[in-house]
Amino acid sequence: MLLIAENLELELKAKLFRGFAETSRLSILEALRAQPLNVGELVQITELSQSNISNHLACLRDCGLVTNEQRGRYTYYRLTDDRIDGLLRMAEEVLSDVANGVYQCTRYERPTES
Amino acid sequence: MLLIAENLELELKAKLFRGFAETSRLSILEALRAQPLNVGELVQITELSQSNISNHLACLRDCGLVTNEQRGRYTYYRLTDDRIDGLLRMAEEVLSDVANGVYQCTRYERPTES
DNA sequence: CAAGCATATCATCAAGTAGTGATGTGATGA
DNA sequence: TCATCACATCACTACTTGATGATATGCTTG
Repeated sequence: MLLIAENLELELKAKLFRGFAETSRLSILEALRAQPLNVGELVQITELSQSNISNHLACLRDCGLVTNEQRGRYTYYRLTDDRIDGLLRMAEEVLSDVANGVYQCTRYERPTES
Repeated sequence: MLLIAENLELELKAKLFRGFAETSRLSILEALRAQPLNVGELVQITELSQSNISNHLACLRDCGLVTNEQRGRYTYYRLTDDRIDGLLRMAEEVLSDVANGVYQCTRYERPTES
């Protein structure tokens, strides 16, 4: 049985996508597409709190989507791989076709709207 | 200000990725990569409950990742776009490089392990 | 039209997780 | 070495959401 290996691969893939699947993390990744940035710069650009960013960065770092490099007191982050940019780009392509459908997906969006 | 439009785009993209970001939905999508399937077949393949699958399919359908077609009493589902397969394929590529990092990301995985 | 099958919907519960504020840590420079 | 800056970590809260079981809907065949 390959079930264990298959489940592992499935979980890895889901985990990879989970890195992109939330607006805060996604805005961090989008900011890093252009250039490496330190945490303070990310705070400015994304307008998220420092601890919030730091928490997300820890996850993204652990998941291998970003890597960090110390420069003095600053920690610079960048995307680990060009293909991460490629995934974002391809998502945009799909969105340009499917946007209407995604836009109308309110299932997990406005649960208590009357 | 383009903030509203940017936020909308960001949310759309996050929502798109959210479709892939969970093992149950991902296993549904993986099953559909090969061929269109009805719900019963998906239940057999994924070993998830019928209502669980149906809930996820509703989300995937609303989000435009899958489309459905009635054939008699059966409802067949398929991926809406070849690029969805492309996204999955590219994710596999990234994983082949980043797998170690993703594998070690235990942040949201085993919170109460001693 | 009645019975049965395939699927959808809904309420509910439990687990996961994003955000916050407080605090810890390590580097820098006066 | 002490104050400060940049960032990380942690505990906690509130909200989100995946899974389940029960029920509803809709098609098909006898």
